[in-house]
Amino acid sequence: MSRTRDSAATRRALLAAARELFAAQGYEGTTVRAVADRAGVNQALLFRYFGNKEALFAEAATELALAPLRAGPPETLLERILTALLDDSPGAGMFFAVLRSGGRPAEAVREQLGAAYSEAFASLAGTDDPADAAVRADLLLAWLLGIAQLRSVLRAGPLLHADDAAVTAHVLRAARSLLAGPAAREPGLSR
Amino acid sequence: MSRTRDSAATRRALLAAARELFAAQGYEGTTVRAVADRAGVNQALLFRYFGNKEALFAEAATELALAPLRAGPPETLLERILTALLDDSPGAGMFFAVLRSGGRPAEAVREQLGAAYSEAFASLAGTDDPADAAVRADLLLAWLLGIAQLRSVLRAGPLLHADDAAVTAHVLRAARSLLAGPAAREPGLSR
DNA sequence: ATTATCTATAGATCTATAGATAATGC
DNA sequence: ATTATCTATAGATCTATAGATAATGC
Repeated sequence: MSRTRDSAATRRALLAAARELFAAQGYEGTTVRAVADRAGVNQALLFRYFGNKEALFAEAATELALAPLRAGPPETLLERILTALLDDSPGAGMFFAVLRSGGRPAEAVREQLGAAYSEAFASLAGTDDPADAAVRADLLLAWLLGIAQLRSVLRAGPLLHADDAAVTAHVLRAARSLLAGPAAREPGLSR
Repeated sequence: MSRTRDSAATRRALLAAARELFAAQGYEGTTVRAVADRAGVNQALLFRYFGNKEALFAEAATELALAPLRAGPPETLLERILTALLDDSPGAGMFFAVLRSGGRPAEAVREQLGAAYSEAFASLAGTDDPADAAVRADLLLAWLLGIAQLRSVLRAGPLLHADDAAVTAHVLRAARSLLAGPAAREPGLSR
């Protein structure tokens, strides 16, 4: 009972399955066998076409995870990514799957994506100090990561059932405060 | 070459090692063998004294992860936990290790901790609507989780090298905006 | 005699590879 | 003849257990 012979289609099917599973369950939460099964493909073919799990992850993740960033200007990035995230869109899911995949495997991909998003957010910060802008950008990134994580891990609680628009409004308001506020160089100044 | 016979001490050593490793690397990132090795104890004893990995996790995690919550009133919780988190203190680390441990294993522990922290944060929200307060509390929890995650996963970037006081100030300012803001019932109101 | 500790290993995953089988192209 | 697909399995982990060994208490 052999599958129809079409290496290009097989490769595509593997990539599509990999995107879904990696985005939903992260790198270590996804087994190569699960990817192959979902693609309806023999597991050995995954290695034939991609070499190993890590290379498959890199190829499946990179463009998908950059999609939200490229879909518009930095000014609307936060709103777009929040919407995507609350809709469980694969692009947002994949980005955060990359960010939360610990250890070596996704190192290069993670670095590239993190830098791209950090830069976009940093450009929105109302500060002259590039280091301060970078901190604020990463705090924003952390927030989005945490929201994605809480939703996908807890799979319950207010964040899943709340009105998306209300959640978005809360985050946007607080994010404006984060990005636009004073530099807060001196400790104690903020309280 | 047998260890000195002291079951209570052995148990304590295992618990201490488990706290360190689980807090730093999460549930699935920690192997029972690593815990036993760090405790200087034969790996089989871990099962003798705790039954299985999950029970060890529950016992090691619960009280430690609740420590930051109990160290003071809700009003100062955010500041305390931020400080602990930026100092890589085991209490904060363990709490977020619990939150990010996916799947069944930590389910009960996770539920208990999440509820306790959510409640504490919700009490700070400036809204009459309990559901809205719960959403804001979980958004705050998500933020802290994301910061912990970015720091422990990326192990580089602004969040690791930035001045802790500046980071704390940024988060506290934005968190005030998040907690104190209007309910934002109508979508579109915020922009 | 009791029981803490240790040895050895079962059994479940998981990634990855070698080599057999079978479908297409010339 | 080429090459896509499949079978079978190696080898590395990991959790967990059964049963042997050895240290203490009576």
